[in-house]
Amino acid sequence: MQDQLNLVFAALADPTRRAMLARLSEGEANVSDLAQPFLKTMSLPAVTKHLKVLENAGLVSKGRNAQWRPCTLNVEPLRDAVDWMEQYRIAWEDKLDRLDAYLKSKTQGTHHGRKKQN
Amino acid sequence: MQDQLNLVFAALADPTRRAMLARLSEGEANVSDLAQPFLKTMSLPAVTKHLKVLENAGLVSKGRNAQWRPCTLNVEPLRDAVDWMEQYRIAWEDKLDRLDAYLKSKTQGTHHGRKKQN
DNA sequence: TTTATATTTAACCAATCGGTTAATTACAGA
DNA sequence: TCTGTAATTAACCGATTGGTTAAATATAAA
Repeated sequence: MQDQLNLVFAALADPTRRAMLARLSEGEANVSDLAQPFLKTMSLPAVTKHLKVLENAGLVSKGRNAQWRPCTLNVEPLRDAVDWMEQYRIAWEDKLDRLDAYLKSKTQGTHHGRKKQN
Repeated sequence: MQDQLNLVFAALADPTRRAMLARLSEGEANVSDLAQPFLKTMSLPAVTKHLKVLENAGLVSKGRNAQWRPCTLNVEPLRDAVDWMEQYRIAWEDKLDRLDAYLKSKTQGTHHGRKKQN
């Protein structure tokens, strides 16, 4: 589904949502767990909405446990995003590698290592 | 810049813009070249706006040649997007690999090959 | 200087986004 | 059944998005 790809990229385009995914990559979390870091800057309903965006993109699944809603990371839709990038990887890889080589030559050992993908 | 990452993902969240990047991955193109596939469905100013989004994300550079504006793909900002994915790759990779194995077992030889990244 | 082509800008519009507050629903437990 | 906690829904709001048409700008060429 092409539409899914739109939703996934759009979901990733917000730092709050990326942070939520980062948190979920460390394991299951309830809505209030996910909300906690953001309650200084936004309300709980705002968090619920962000979560909804992630759910609609298929990136998060919500379970039920009493009054809690344990959320888990759902990795399949990222496949679409990865695939899209793969599709043009050959064309881009050369440029990226050249950039890498350039950066390495500039910063020498201080540049954090980046593996060649092949 | 975190903000750049927002712009890059947001830019990728639209199929018209992804198609433009795909076209540009094959080489330089003028605005009208880029617009051509879409003029059945939208106006030229709409294309100009999409191009602006790509420029603001740093993904496209526009040159000048007489009345033409030759556009080129600018790959560096994709680095941010790749980096973000890399950051959680370890946590996700296992799940992706397990999904891969599952899909392979389901579809056997018909599944298009997907290299293990390591 | 006029004309033709390439592209952008301005002004506008409806829909979506990211947030709010207030009210509501879902449960567990005393 | 009442209370407290977890989470969602509803109604609203201003800003942004993705499109439009009409006008303006940039440049080459007759």
